[in-house]
Amino acid sequence: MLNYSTSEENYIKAIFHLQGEATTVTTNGLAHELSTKPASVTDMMKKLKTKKLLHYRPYRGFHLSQEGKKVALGIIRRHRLWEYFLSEKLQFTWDEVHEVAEQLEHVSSKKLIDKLDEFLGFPRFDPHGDPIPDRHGRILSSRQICITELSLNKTAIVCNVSDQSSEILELLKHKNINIGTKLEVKKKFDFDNSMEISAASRGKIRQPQLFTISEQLAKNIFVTSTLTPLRVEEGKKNI
Amino acid sequence: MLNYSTSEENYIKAIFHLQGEATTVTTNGLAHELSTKPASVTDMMKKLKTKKLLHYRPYRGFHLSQEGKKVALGIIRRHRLWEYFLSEKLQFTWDEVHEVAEQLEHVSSKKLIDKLDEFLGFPRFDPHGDPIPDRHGRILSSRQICITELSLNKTAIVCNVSDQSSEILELLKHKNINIGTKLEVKKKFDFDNSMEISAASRGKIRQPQLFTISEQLAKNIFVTSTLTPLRVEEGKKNI
DNA sequence: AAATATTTTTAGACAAAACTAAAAGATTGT
DNA sequence: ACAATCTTTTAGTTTTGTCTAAAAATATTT
Ligand SMILES: [Mn+2]
Ligand SMILES: [Mn+2]
Ligand SMILES: [Mn+2]
Ligand SMILES: [Mn+2]
Repeated sequence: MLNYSTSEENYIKAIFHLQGEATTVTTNGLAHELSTKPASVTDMMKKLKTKKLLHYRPYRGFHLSQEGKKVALGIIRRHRLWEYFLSEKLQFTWDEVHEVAEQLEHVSSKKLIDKLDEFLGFPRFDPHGDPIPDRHGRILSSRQICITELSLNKTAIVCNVSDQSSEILELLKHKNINIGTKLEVKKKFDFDNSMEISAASRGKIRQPQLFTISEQLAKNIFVTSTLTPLRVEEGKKNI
Repeated sequence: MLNYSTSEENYIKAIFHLQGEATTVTTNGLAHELSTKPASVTDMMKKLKTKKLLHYRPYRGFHLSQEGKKVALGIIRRHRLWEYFLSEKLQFTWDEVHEVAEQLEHVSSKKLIDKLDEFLGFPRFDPHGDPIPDRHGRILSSRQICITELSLNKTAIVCNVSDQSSEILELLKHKNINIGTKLEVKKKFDFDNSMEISAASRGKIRQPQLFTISEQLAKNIFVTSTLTPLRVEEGKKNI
């Protein structure tokens, strides 16, 4: 596998995150995601096209090629392993890991990452609950859904919080909600889309508590059903 | 402390390594050290001068300012802590750590490095026996000397091997010599400058063995006297 | 189907970091 | 002292990645 510049890698990763299943990504969308200008995106798309990392027809948008996805998964693997390391070994908090991992992910050494993976005990989820691709680019899909979509009285486990600001961290800490917390939605109020949930922190043998969650907060909490088994999602062709 | 580009950092570090106590470094010398061209060095020296990291008079050479030395020691700290991490935690061999550390050293996060230092147990020497500056830029001098300069029958400890090729590693492994090995020079032969040494591997309770060392090999082995106490060498003004 | 608005691409410029070739400064040998 | 040599700097390009402004293509309204 060839090496790519930090800039190229950031574009590849951003395209991967924007393109869901087979959607095509737009110039403006990517420019916005990367806080850059559309003209810069067009330049880079031409370059990545000649490197066969994506399919691109002028004015028609673009999406990653099979090779491009493989590269993206490699970058995501590095990013999430470093986040796990920072959180688990260096006691970084949840909201501090991303910024540093953004730098560490660009250090290119296959051996470094595979040894780090081993050292960490082959973790499968990063501190935000996102799955970590394995050394072959295989990634588990935790079939995440937002709690706004969760049916009433169905038990689920918090696996992701999309907004990673310290403000949300503070709020969740206060309500005793964490990655791994089991919860159920007990009631939904149509007036302001707030909801009442019962939650029991992982490991603690304690009576589940009732909390009210605002619409803004609910939109940022993602859960995975306790029943859904994990399935392989990306890199299927490479198993 | 400001942030510097990877390129600037590599220049600063190279100047630090070239300038001994108060020597002035030359354009050609630095160009050679960095495998670049003299013209590129001149350009960068102008830039680093405006940033007050070095003293530079055209045609007269340059040396790091107090601030420049502080920056250099920060880079060296990061480099050597990562080397220790790779060797100690990820089981990298001696000769593999440098190349990866060369990339990791440019990740700029004070917290990352201080937490890493703590996680590693505040190690004082990297896998090559070079001292690691502490968080204030203080560094221990191990007063290293080459075994070619060691007097006969004086016990010393291997603390550094300047050539880090896998060839020398293989040779030393075969002769059972490592960082930490106690040795004495028993005889020197003027004909080919080879020498006979007795060495006992660290930790192992075993009869010291006699080995013949060629001049080329001897030149690359550095030791520290078992009696010399460590002293603070750099960053004296900042304690 | 035009007219209008939006999105995307092109053209031209710039900064960082490198290079080559030529000019200028410093050093050395006679 | 001065010519020859070596070192260093300057001038002018190159590559990568960014930007602004203008032009072209596509999408939306009327
Ligand atoms: Mn992240
Ligand atoms: Mn990044
Ligand atoms: Mn090194
Ligand atoms: Mn470096």
